[in-house]
Amino acid sequence: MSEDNRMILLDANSLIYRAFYALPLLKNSRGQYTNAVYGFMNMLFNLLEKEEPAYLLAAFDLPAPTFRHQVYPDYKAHRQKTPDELGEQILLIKEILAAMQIKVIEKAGFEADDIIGTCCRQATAAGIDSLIVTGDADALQLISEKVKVALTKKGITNIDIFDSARVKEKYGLLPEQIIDFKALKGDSSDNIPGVPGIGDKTATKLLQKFVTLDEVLENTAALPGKKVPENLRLYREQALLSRELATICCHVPLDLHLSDYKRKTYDISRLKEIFTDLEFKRLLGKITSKLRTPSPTLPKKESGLIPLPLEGAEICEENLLLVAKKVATGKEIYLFFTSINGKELFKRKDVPDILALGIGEDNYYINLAENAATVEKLFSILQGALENLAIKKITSQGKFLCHYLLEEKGLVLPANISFLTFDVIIAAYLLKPDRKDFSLTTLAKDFLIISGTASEADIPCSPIFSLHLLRKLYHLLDEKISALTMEELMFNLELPLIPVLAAMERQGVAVDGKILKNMGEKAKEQEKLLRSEIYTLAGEEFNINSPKQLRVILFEKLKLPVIKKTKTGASTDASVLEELASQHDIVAKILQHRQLFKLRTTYLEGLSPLIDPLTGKIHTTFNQTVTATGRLSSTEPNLQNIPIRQKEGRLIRKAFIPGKKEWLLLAADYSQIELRLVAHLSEDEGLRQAFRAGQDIHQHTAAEVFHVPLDKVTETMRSRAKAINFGIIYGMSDYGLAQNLGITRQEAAEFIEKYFQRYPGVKNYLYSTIEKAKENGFVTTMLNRRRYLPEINHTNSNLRNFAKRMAINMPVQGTAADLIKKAMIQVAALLKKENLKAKMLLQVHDELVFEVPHSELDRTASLVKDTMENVIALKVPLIVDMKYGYDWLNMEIWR
DNA sequence: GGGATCACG
DNA sequence: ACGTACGTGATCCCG
Repeated sequence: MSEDNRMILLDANSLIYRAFYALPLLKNSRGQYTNAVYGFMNMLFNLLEKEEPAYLLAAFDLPAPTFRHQVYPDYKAHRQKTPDELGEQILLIKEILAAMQIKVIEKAGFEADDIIGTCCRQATAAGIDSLIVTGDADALQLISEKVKVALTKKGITNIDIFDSARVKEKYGLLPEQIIDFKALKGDSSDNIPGVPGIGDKTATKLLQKFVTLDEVLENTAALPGKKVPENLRLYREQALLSRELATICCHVPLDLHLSDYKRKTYDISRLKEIFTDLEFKRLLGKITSKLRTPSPTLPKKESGLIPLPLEGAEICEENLLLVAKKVATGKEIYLFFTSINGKELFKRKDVPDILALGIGEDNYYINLAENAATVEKLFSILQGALENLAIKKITSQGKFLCHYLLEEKGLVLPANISFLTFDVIIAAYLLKPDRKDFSLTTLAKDFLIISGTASEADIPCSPIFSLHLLRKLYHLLDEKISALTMEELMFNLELPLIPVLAAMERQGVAVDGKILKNMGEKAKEQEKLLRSEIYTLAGEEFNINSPKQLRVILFEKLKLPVIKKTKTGASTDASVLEELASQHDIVAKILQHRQLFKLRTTYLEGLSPLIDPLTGKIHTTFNQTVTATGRLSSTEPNLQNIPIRQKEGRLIRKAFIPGKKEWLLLAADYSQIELRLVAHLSEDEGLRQAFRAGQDIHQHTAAEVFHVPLDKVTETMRSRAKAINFGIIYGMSDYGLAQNLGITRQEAAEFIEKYFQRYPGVKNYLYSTIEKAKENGFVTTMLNRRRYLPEINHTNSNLRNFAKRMAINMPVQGTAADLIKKAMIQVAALLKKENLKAKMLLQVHDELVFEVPHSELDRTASLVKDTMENVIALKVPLIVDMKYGYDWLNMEIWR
């Protein structure tokens, strides 16, 4: 067989069913079932590697009735409905086939078999050899000189290739006798009746003797025995009908030509995307290594080509004057720091090795560790450029730039205005807030085409090349930001926030290490005591912090009931232990031990090494490009999760103090900002009026949902209403609410129903938010921040529901994030303008923490409160609660 | 390096 | 019939 003369025809449904039942019900980490997809793809890739066909097609069944149902309504009557776990995988396989550009054929009224028969006939007529791949032996009837059939053996990857000889060997019949064979013996899986009393053996014997069914029926008189000839006469019509049903139709009206089945190149990037999502590591390897065909997606990328090699000069005494002149007269400069070891520079104390400086189209770089004199002169040149707002400053990692210029170089930055024109990392984040990696090379791979590089992997990383990337990315991303009308968000929110965050990080928050140390030692002693009590109760020693070992003790040794399961076994989390506490004394002690251990390791001991020994302060890093919703995050350490909810943990806040004696901490937090935003966004009358009237919102909700007057709301009712209110923001389900409240699902469903009855505007809003998300593929905040939700229309209901909840939550959480960021920028500017000494230290999502001199408390507090409350005009009032104190634990309400 | 757990909003 | 509240980060365990 010549290579150009082979066609492979896949009986897709049959193969997928085989794969599904042959493999355990695998899932990826997101809960998408993958076993059938995996089995099918594995088989397919093996086959393609071995056979290398020039033509390829996949035939599918449709659920609709076929012509066979018309002649015999009971055809395939016993078939069960496709299980959902399989149905969703069939859709996925179709997506993959589309990415592989493999022709998929389905036709109402016909089965995959018929399509295959028809295409085989076409191929044979054109002199092309066909190989049918299927799990169904019916196809054997199609075998000819030009047609072979690959039948899957147990499992799916092993196949048995049948030609005439092999059929003879296995069945003792010719391929064309297979139809009559089935007509006689019947087929229970297709509900083809056949002739009663005739099975494999008799059917074979009869056909060997008489060759065809017609001849068998003609010659019943000549047959020995009683039952067989009698049944053949009695069920003659049934046998003929069975033959009709078993015959594959080779004349399906398809209007397709051979060229339609010709193999094409794969859409590699799409395939990668799908396989990555499904976590098919081996297959991913296959498509990226062996099957690297020219990717059709590459040319789709935007922006121009980047020429290689690139030119650039090292800055030295000789060209310094020239550089100074260019900077002074330039329209835009590009600033990019790199480190020799290739590490990302984003923390305040990171150390850069090289500064790459682009002036217009010219490239320069300087090694910061060599030639200190030149470096110093260069930075004084840059000082001038920074102050000159007519010169655009384009960078990546603008916050690091702020830190470095201010702390290491002592430059003076224009106060509280965005002296930065553009930060490509921030822009890329706004365009794709889900992405995790914002390195320049990664952005380049995603957004740019680079000519002269063999593959995406070989993007060089020299400072000069980085400058080129920065330049290209700036122009491209700037356009994209405008195209999505995110200019306001980019230029008036995220960019001006950069120096504000830098200042907060630099300021740091003072922490009393002695307090932490004392508490840590006490915690250790208590743990020791608890530990020995736990060992006694358990009757042995084990690692209490190992969920695995704890499981053995609780559920095997002590035979406590399993309440909840995780991926790896029985869960031992706090909710489970609380439920088990009444059954064994050990449980409460484990809970207590956990709590102490957590507090000690994460906070009491975890924070200490991060206190600067010289200043007694902790300097966190606020990450501006981490969350999918627009919030900040805080790392090394995370100062946004310092304990407060429980009294034991809360005491840690005693250690957080003002940086100067006689100063105070001032905390300002938005009251119920997310629910107020729900009220505003939904325009629900009831919710709006409750906020306008200044009511306790949970109490109000309780009165509505439980249908009692405000003054008859009990504590239980209020706390339940609170959970419902939270649930609204999270896109709750009845199950989730039930879990949270420890009530039945039915009760939870009733509460939700009641809630929506009382707040119909909210119900409407939630619904239309999801509808918009489905239509657009993304949701937005009030300041037009976006989050894409590609899975909002996914076939997997699990993924789809996740996306729905994200769709509900993001506009609320994200708008709150937008607003507090806006307030931070304004507050920082006003403190400066009013010459107040107060410093902003922390942001905890809906709260800002300042340190302030005693004497300026009132002025500062009223400025902060006023600014925060008026950051935007909503249809409900925004309220900020103010507290102050000598530490972060004991705070008094301001006014 | 991923899972379990738990700290926060 | 399924699995389930949104968004984070740090720590420990374990393969």
